[in-house]
Amino acid sequence: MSALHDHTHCIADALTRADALCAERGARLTALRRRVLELVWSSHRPRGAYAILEDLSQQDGKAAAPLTVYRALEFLVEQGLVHRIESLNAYVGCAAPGDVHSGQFLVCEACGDAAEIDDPGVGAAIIAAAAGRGFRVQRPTVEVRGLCKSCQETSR
Amino acid sequence: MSALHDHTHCIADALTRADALCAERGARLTALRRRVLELVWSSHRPRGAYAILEDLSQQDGKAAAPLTVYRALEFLVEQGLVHRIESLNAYVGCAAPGDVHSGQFLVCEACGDAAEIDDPGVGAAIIAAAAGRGFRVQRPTVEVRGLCKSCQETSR
DNA sequence: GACAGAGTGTTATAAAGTAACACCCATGTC
DNA sequence: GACATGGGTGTTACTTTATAACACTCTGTC
Ligand SMILES: [Zn+2]
Ligand SMILES: [Zn+2]
Ligand SMILES: [Zn+2]
Ligand SMILES: [Zn+2]
Repeated sequence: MSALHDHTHCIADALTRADALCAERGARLTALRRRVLELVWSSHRPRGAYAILEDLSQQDGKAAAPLTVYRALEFLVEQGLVHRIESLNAYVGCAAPGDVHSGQFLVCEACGDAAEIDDPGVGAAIIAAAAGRGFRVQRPTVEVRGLCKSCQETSR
Repeated sequence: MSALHDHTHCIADALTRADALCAERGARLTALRRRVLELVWSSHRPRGAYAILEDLSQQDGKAAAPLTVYRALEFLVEQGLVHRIESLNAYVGCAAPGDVHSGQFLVCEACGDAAEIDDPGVGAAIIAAAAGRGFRVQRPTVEVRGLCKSCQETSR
């Protein structure tokens, strides 16, 4: 994700979509959950639960407990508003909530950005590989470590 | 992986291949590292570092520290003898050490088995998806949760 | 206002992983 | 044989990540 974009926009968009989706589903996007979502979206980098916790403490002055954050994150993941990056123990905002998908990520080792791709080819290949072995897919996880375009250019 | 196979064989094979590979590379598969590899291979299920630690204590009577196990696992992963399953914080023996690959796994939610597949289609799809976005792949992670063949049959 | 159920707060604890530093021991060198 | 070297291991303490148990609060419904 380019560093040169109006990220305020990304955040605002994400919150608006979240409001709409939750309203539509009858899910309760409470003040706390909305705030945690906003903090997850504070960048395009995956953020750890404890980093978010610290933000809550420092920016909001509320000394919340870990569970508070974990419960909010659990809700957000269930609603598909946030994905968990397993290989980083961290969370990142979903680029396309609403559609059902499990998330495929290109994680840059240099800048830490996690670009979400929902590549049909990758999805299809996984389904095919699993089907060939009689395996019923429930939740695929794809997390590709490497170097993003701009970091390759920078390091030259 | 079927529960009905001579697993002693799996373990013995794995150790033999590990001996050969390490000898070939000049890597030191010490007694401790070999023992940890054996414990990782004690089943086809991914095992946590602390589970292995407990085995070491109980079976060998040695009250080892966590670091002991983590260091051995680090070596084994570097040598490609063991893979780490990110979504489980656990380790499993590699089915095809020697070839360079990063591991793709079908993880059964019911029995816990992790079947390693190195599906060329999945690998190619990931490379293609990344290339299309200018991303240079270093280490892909594919971990598919679902139900394995035998567990689907059992639950009917 | 009473009620039920979802959400939150609080305290304590478990699980997973790492840092710093000392020691051992095999190997190669003088 | 004495000696330096470097990889491997042991030990202690600690950090980070995640969950359990239980009490309280809010919100909508009757
Ligand atoms: Zn942005
Ligand atoms: Zn998504
Ligand atoms: Zn493998
Ligand atoms: Zn199974």
